Amino acid sequence: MADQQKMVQSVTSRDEDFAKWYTDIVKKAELADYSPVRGCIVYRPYGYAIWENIQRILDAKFKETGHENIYMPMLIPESLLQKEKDHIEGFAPEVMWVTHAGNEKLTERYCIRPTSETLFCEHYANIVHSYRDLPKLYNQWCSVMRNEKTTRPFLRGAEFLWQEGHTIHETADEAMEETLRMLDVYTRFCEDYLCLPILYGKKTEREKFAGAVATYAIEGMMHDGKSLQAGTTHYFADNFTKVFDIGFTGRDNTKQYPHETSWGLSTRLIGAIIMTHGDDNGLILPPDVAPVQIVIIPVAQHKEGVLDAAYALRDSLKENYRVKVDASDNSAGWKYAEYEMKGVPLRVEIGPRDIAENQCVIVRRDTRQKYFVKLENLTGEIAAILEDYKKSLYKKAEENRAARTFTAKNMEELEGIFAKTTGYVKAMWCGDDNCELALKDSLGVTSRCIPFEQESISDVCVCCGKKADTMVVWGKSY
RNA sequence: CGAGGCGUAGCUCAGUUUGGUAGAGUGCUUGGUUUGGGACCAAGAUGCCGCAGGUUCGAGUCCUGUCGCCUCGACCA
Repeated sequence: MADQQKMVQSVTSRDEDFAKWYTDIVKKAELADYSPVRGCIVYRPYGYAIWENIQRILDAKFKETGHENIYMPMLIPESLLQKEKDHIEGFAPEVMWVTHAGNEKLTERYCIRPTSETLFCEHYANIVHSYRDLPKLYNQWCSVMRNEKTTRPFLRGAEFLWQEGHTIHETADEAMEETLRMLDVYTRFCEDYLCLPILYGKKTEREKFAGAVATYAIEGMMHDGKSLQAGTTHYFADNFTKVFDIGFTGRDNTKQYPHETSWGLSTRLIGAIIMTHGDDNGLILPPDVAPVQIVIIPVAQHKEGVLDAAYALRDSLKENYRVKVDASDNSAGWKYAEYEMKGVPLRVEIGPRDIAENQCVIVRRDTRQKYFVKLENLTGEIAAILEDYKKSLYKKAEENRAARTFTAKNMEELEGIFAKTTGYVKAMWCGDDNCELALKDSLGVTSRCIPFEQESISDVCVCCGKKADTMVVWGKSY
């Protein structure tokens, strides 16, 4: 027990200081390190491997839905970025500029892409001429740079890795359909693979993307009750195509402007996983993206036959799982703590006693429940435990969200809730930006989204008391 | 960018008040004993005291500047 105390003490408790706990986990689980570049982190192999798994699964989903990968330059000429007024206004304060080539000053400076809408538009103008050229369903995996004031590993960085989908369609309906389809792809991915319960819906004008007609978002609730915007999809209508003069000849032989979408999801998802599932012993990873799904710990490994048995176990599992044997000379207890810190879903222990019984011990990371399993039943047992593990991660996160979700009919109720706790509050909104701003100034809460599934909490705005028929979910966000 | 805090060994930090040989714990290396919840013994290595100026016989310590990190705001995936 004394040892366990020591282990627990090495990480700041989650409920004592959530922000500190978060950075402790990032460092101790070897996900990331700070770099010499302001606001930019080193994605260490263990953290990067999570991203690779996210990429692999999502990329397959994008291809299933008809998208192709493409790659654009990382630099954008200033004149190009400036074409769409709202877009440049939104991004200007946070772009980094390239002003010199060698010793010579450039005649036109380039910005390092904060997002690539303008580059895609320029390209579309070159390749879209007829309705027969539409749609184009493109996706790009890359990094982008934004000069963020305050940075935190994975959650907000000056440079971050993401994917940005950019599509262009013949009609507004098709583009809107695509916007909502990708919102659903994101939601399903987060819920089914990352075990993150998702709140999804439309963003208010205040919260929408610079240059978009409509923005939709997926929001996850973190352990501390704050909301994390984990991905967005945007509907642009013909906002950009008009200013970039991307005209095409329609079926009726008239010039028309196509309709666009974009959608992005970033390494911030890794932050969402950490803050949703982790506990005071470290990270807890969803099996589908865990770099190591099963770690095998040989117990009393110096004894005859133990290591051989461990490697035999690995060989029997490696076709179906990402599995690793730790044969280092650290003590077994040290290894238990280490892989719990790293969030490995299952630990399999095998020692002399197990070998005599033709069994092994499975311990799951989330509940620490132990299973004594005969070797011949191992594959089936592991599949069943992992299935239950995923459900249980999701359920736990959902229970936290349910316990922190409230409704408020008026300002007094709203204030009362946020004075006590952090979470989601469903309340009616009249649609006036001033009311939204007032809540932000007074309570520090923002509209997280306008859910598609609307409820009628009352018939007046929670802020101004005027007639209201839109339900908004309010909360504090990262 | 505003307010606050912190930069000393890989990590956590003491030492700064009152200037005088650079410290502890942990980690690391080697050897041995161990191994079912962060083992034990012994020996060893590790520092531009964030950086740049200044004051001083002498600066981790005092002064000026600067950079970085953390927290809280404002801004955003």
